Amino acid sequence: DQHNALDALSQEGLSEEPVQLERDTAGSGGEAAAIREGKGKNPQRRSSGKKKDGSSIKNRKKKKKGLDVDDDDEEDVEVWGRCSMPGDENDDIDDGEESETERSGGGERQREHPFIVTEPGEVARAKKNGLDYLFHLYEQCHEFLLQVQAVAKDRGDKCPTKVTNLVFRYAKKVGASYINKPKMRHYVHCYALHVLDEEASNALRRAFKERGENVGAWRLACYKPLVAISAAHSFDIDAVFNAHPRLSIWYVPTKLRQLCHLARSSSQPSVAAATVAGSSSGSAHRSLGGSDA
Amino acid sequence: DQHNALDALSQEGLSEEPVQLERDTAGSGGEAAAIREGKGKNPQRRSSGKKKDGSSIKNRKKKKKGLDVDDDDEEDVEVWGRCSMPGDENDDIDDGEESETERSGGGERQREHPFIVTEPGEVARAKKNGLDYLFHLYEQCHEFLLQVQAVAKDRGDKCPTKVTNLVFRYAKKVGASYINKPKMRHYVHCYALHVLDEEASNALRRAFKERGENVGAWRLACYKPLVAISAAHSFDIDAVFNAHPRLSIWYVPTKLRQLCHLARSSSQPSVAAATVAGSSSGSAHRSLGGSDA
DNA sequence: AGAAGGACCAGTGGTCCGTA
DNA sequence: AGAAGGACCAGTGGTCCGTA
Repeated sequence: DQHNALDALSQEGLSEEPVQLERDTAGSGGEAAAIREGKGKNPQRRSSGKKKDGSSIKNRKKKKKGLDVDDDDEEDVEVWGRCSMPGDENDDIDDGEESETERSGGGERQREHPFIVTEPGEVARAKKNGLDYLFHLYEQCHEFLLQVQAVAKDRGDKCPTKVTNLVFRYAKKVGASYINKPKMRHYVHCYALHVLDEEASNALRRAFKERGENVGAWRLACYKPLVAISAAHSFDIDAVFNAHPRLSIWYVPTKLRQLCHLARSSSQPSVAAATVAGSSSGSAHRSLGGSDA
Repeated sequence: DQHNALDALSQEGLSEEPVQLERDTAGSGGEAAAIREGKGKNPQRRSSGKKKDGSSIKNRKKKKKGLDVDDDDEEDVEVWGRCSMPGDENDDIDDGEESETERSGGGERQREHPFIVTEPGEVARAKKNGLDYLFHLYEQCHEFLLQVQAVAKDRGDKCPTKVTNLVFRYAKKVGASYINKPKMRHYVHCYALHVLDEEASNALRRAFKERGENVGAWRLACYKPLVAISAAHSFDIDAVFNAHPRLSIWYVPTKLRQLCHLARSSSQPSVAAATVAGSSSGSAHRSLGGSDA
């Protein structure tokens, strides 16, 4: 029905058209519009429909609020890379069998193109996304957080300091459907390295690209230099994140924290020994494997 | 079976005996003991048993951790008030019909004595608790938080900055069964006033005691001076809380935040008008009533 | 009636695993 | 095979309301 151009915008170098959602209700309501919840979009959110047993036993009165901005603001996204990227030819990017019209037409359940390891400044081709684009997503989330914070402050609501579910929901609402929580959490530490030591990050990217490694391998390799950086702050990775304004809005990934902790106890055998003897810790030896390895 | 002296300790001026829980396992496990979860205590936590439909469909692997300290440390609680309180007679406090032995004997489901409005330094009698005791509970929570934080840091876990569920659980575990979340949240703003302007807080207590007001009335009266204090920080009550080390560990109560927000929009009619015209807020006019009034 | 707190609920952080 | 993300789950913040 409505031109669901949403998914098409996830394309690198294809977001020419400004995002416009739910234009219809803009300017209609004022206070009411700002507070109203669903607006009819996403009617079946939280549709698990299996855990809860039908009726909600007690109908407590709960005022729900929701953020729900009217996004008249064209979401000044101004295609990423357009400023910093070389090679700006916009057409022959889509060289596969799936044509542009084909994509925006059907309901084929699009996903983002997978990432590949690119050098700084390099544009990914052939249905791939590059790492500059990945990092740009983090900057976008930061902007979304700022907007969410502004609304919260204005309304006197509790103001998030981190990129929370609320921010991801907001991103969806303003049309950034290509941003989602699992993805952003997955690569946070890669972004952290990029922010904390861009030189090292760039070198790692070049090395892994040259070796033909895949994204997963590069991602894993990002842990080590971060642990090294944390060493200068006695392995307190939270302190490292919090000290940097662009990082402080991101939760420290569990595995990174564990690695730093492990490195700390390994680097201080006396402390580790005393700790075990005193039975106050030892948790550094928990498995760090799991599906993330 | 075991002397469940837990509840008895909630008595003001009765906590002579040091808290000792689960002594048996102390010193046995070291690392294992520090990580182990339930230790058999509180077997049926989260016993709602109505919402979830029996089997948990997918048996995902989830490593649960838990804090679970071995509390050999006698929980240096050193009865509150014993230092600052006048009138230290310990015996005729219990002048009701329920005797000391009667209380610790049966399974009568004890609760804390209700609070009454007391002057600073005044000891409550006749099965009542005073406000100095109330405020002392907040200090205790702070100590518990410090301990939880120490353990978390030592284990490399995520470290809470606020009094969270984890802290309340810890309090229970080390025997402070008289601390619970609803109570602490209920009176946070009263404690805030005590911390931010002890003079004003004391004056309010004296006034309300003299007038014979009940605790609920006093509690409600605590909001107003706090809003006034927030005014000096442009009604940013979060900033006020965060600026004070003893307050920053407490979540700002919803109603207090709403009242400050309301006061802000009332104090700046031009801003409020512009805001309504521009349809970006107006939420200040939400109901502040509810069951808290 | 006034008050303490067990227990509930909506929405969170975290990430698994069915999907493509 | 490698990767993106819908959807799930355990435990959170918040506080209602059955209890005493």
